[in-house]
Amino acid sequence: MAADDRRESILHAATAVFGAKTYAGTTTDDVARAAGVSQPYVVRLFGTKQKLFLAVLDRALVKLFAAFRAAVAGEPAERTQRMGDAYIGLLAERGLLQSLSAAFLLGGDSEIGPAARGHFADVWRFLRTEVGMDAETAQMFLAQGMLINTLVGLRVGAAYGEDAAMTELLDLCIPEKVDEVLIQLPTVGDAW
Amino acid sequence: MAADDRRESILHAATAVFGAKTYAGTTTDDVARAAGVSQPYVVRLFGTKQKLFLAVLDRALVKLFAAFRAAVAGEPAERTQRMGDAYIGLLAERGLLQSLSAAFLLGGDSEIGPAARGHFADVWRFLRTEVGMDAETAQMFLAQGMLINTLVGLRVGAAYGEDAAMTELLDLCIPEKVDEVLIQLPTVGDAW
DNA sequence: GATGGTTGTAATCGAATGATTACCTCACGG
DNA sequence: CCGTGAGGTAATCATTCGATTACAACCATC
Repeated sequence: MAADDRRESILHAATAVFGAKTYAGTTTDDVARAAGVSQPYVVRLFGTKQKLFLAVLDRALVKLFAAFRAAVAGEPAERTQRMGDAYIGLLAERGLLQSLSAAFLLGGDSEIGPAARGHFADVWRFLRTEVGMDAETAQMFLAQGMLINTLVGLRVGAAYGEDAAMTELLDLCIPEKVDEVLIQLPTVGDAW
Repeated sequence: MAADDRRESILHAATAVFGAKTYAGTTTDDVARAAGVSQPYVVRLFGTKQKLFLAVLDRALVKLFAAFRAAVAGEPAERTQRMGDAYIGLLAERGLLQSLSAAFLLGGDSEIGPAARGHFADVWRFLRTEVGMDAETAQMFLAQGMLINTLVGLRVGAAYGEDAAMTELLDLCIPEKVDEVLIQLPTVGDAW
């Protein structure tokens, strides 16, 4: 396989694993196995585990902005609605939003912290300037996103239909689309 | 020192460290050093690192509910406002909200996951039944909380006044109280 | 002043982990 | 055919980490 394709396939696998087990909880061997290559090769392609994680974050943000830009295009009506749907759509790539959540806890890290803050600030500026949201709308939009991330991280899907409280909350957060989304949510039994 | 006091002091230290470095990123030796005891003693008092973390979560939820119940007491007007202030007040204990955030990413863990889901569901039920919030208010309240957790995890305080986007966002999330809160926020340079 | 429980530590162990080294294999151009 | 570079792995290394063991100091109280 060409190195570029291999890189992408490792990044895809790494996204799923980092998202499921957090940064510190993931081993380079976990990623290698998920990608179907040997552990030394992962290290050789990315240098260090930290650089691999930073590459995962960069790739996640590229995909996030692509999804948002597609949602913003077109008529201004219902823009925020479409943006929310786009965010939900990102759940289709296993671990993508979770890897971001994991990074958002690592602000104190000297390498990952600045990258994570920069990415988050980029999102805010995008909402305020490119999308043109007012500050309060943008804040609520982000807040809803962080709540969704929390529910996914908690594997609340496992409680949907079992626990009345969590069912009610998930119905509110993923309006109209719970059924489709539930299928995509990571489950408790996930090996990674 | 009596064992109970020692337990509490270790839990306090562990809260700060788990909050700063996540669950997997924290070592029992980190906690021991922060608490001023030896590493084996931490393990002996709590059994395993996992049980220590679960104890940190239990203690965090006791404090969370205590703060919320105090805010709910009294006249119904401005209740949600007082609850928000109470949440902000929890930032005074270093790592408390972050430790919860760290747990919320570990839903896939066979031990921590159910505990985290249970705690989160407890909060939701509390908001809906004891506080009497309607579903949408409770959802927005939680979402704001998750956004605040994110900002704290990112160490956004480091960017306050430096980055216009982050300054604007922090002003919105911590209305009227940024100055007092900034002092309490963990900084990038924190050893843990 | 022995006895025994409580509070603690030093030393150490086995497993796991990130990284390095040395090597293998195969396609392809000269 | 023969290099030679790209794609990839097995073996291994030094550290780190959670946990265990064995032991020490203190302090009641009979």
